[in-house]
Amino acid sequence: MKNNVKIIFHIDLNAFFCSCAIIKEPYLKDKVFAVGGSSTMRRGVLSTANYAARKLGIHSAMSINDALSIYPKLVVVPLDFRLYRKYSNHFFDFLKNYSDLILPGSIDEAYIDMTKASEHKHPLDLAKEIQQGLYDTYKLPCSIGIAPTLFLAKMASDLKKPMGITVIRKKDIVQKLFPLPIKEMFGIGKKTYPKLMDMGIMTIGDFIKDENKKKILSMMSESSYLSYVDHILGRSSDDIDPNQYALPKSISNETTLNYPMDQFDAILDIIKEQLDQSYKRLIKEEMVCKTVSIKLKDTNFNLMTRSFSFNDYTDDYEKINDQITDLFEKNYHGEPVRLAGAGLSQLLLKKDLKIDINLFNYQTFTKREEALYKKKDD
DNA sequence: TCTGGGGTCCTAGGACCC
DNA sequence: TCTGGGGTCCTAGGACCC
Repeated sequence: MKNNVKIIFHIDLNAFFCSCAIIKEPYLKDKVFAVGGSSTMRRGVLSTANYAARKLGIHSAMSINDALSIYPKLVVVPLDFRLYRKYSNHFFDFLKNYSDLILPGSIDEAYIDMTKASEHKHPLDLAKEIQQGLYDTYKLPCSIGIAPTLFLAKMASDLKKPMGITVIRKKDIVQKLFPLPIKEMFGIGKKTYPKLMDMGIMTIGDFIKDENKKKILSMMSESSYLSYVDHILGRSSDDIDPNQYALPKSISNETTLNYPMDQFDAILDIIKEQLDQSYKRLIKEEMVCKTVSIKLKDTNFNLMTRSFSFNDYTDDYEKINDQITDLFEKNYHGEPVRLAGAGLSQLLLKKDLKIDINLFNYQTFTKREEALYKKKDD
């Protein structure tokens, strides 16, 4: 039997925003602290908490007020995305010393295909070297998962934090994965996990038991179910495409208002501020868009999105702005709003627009149109 | 204790075309 | 006149992740 098992690392920077905060302000090292909140007041939620705070039950997505009621002396550090971007870039540049096949999972995590590098060095030694290197060079602690697929590597890096290294080979799946609570499974979130628990599916091992298949299929599509099963059994993707997230697929901005607002003009102004930020990014990325959308949340937290697609891709500000206005005018009926946003999607690099001088200007064909024209030529 | 902001991917119905 | 199946795109909403 030929051995074509890949060696995938998942590297997760532990409490990344906290690590960055300490780099900037070393006195935080010995504090119980968290990062988050938004611009004004004590409104908002935590993005992350350091391990001392986590021990007290303080965690990300928790409101600042809640956290302070648990521990009044908690230090809350404001977000600093430029700082995170800077150290995230250091992180990815560092990984490039080991492989070209790197897939960002987010600002603070990466999948990296270490198959080639492992021909010369044991994967465990490589992991230790990367972990120590990131800490010594940038004071960034990380956990590393080593496995034959992306999913298993991701699950593995979660098992030992901070500064852990965990291997999950195929033969380890039953022992290391099956006993885990179902909510630990990547992809199972706060909606699905209680439903599974109600069905008596407590662990990942329960999830793939044949006798539970029918029950699970009553609450999720067969394709979702089958893809989870493949993930668990180590049959999912081991392919790292470094370009997968090289370009954004959508650009959006939104903001939560300081108080609910019901004045048409004031809300529209805010939507346009959000649009302007998204538009700036569109231009910076040298892209064009086909779909524009607005987003409103009412005081009961009900979300509404409305979108419109142009026939052609565009980066014409007036056109985009007019459609955003139109969407708002058609869909706003005077109810108080607590969040407003705008976004652009169906993006394409401007240089990839196909220009057909015979028929249209700046027209990119849909696949169907393309097929049609091909037929005519034949 | 009232709950951020930026994304990705999936689903499902309807329009439309062949 | 009535019937079909396949495919793509649009739109809205939802789950999930960090």
